[in-house]
Amino acid sequence: MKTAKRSASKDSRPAKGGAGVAADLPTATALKLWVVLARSHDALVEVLKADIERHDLTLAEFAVMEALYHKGPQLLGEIQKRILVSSGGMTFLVDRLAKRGLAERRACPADRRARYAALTKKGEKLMRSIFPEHAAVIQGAMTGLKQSEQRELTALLKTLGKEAARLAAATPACKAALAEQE
Amino acid sequence: MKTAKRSASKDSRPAKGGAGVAADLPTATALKLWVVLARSHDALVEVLKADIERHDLTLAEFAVMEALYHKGPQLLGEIQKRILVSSGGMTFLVDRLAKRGLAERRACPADRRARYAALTKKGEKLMRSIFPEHAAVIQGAMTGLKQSEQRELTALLKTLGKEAARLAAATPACKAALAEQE
DNA sequence: TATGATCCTCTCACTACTGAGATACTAATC
DNA sequence: GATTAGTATCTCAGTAGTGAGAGGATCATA
Repeated sequence: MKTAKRSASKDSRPAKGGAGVAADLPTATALKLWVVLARSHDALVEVLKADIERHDLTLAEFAVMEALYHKGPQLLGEIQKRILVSSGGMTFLVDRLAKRGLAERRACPADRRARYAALTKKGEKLMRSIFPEHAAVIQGAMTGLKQSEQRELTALLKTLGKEAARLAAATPACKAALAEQE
Repeated sequence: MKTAKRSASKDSRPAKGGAGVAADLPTATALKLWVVLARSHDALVEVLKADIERHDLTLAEFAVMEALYHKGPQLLGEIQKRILVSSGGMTFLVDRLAKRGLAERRACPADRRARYAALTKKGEKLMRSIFPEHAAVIQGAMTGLKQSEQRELTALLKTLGKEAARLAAATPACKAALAEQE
């Protein structure tokens, strides 16, 4: 995966006279948080990806299968929102899983535009054997923190994420609109 | 971006008899933490990406420029490790920045295999105008948390990330080796 | 029952990456 | 000086994913 973003100078001292980065405190704190968040996220992704690739699955493919495994058949659009891929990507993912006999499409009787995705027997069997392992890997990757710390971390991240999601939903349209006008 | 990974059932109740996911506590806690971490990370990426794309830069390109901006000229390999891209990606990124006149390669007198990347005047000027804005966006995205909470979060994430990174470094080689043997 | 808005999926051209191997160099050992 | 291993970048074919737009179906309203 390796999404490439982290950075933002650990030591906030500009290198060779690197301009007015002026480490006023609130900004520095936020920047540092972002770096640390990105790094730990990527480290985790690395671990989980390695686990999942042993079964010849992408993280995205696994995410689809997991959604189906835990929630049962779902509309493509629902899964899409849940795992955050583009519409094209969603089609692509289900295609690939279908080709391997792990999932299948089903018609939606109530709305003929829509399609369900569902695990096949084979897909469900695979998940049944993979998932517990995978959960164990996640748990293993978190052993740096005590249970209580994990819960605390979860709470903080949830708050952070909520605000960021609000921003993410709000800005792009605005920015795009403004860019258009000039 | 949209890396697609989150999921792992919010309610740990298996859907239509979804097998023995048995929500024993430690696992459930870890799973939930992973979901929340992934989601908030992606929300932040969304926001930052939108900000950076206004200047026709990829997150990866920006990461390179930021590294150069704050640390001065660096070997390609150093930047690569810092922003976590593949060697091919690194070459590609510097090529693109060079083509736009934002960065340039320089020979390394001490080791003729190696190359430095450095910002051009133009690149440095761009960063000087972009970076403070960008920092403000980051700060803005974090306003859901108080300063003290941000610091707490940073500390927890750092611990988590350290352990995960250790695992990430350890497992892939092992796994690959084992897979080969069978 | 038209009409227009909206919704869901799929198509397709495109892109930012990866990863294996090639190339060029350095370093260590005989 | 050779030889061998190691390291840094580059090349290139391949890939997972994006995003704009098309097609088809549904919904709301007049």
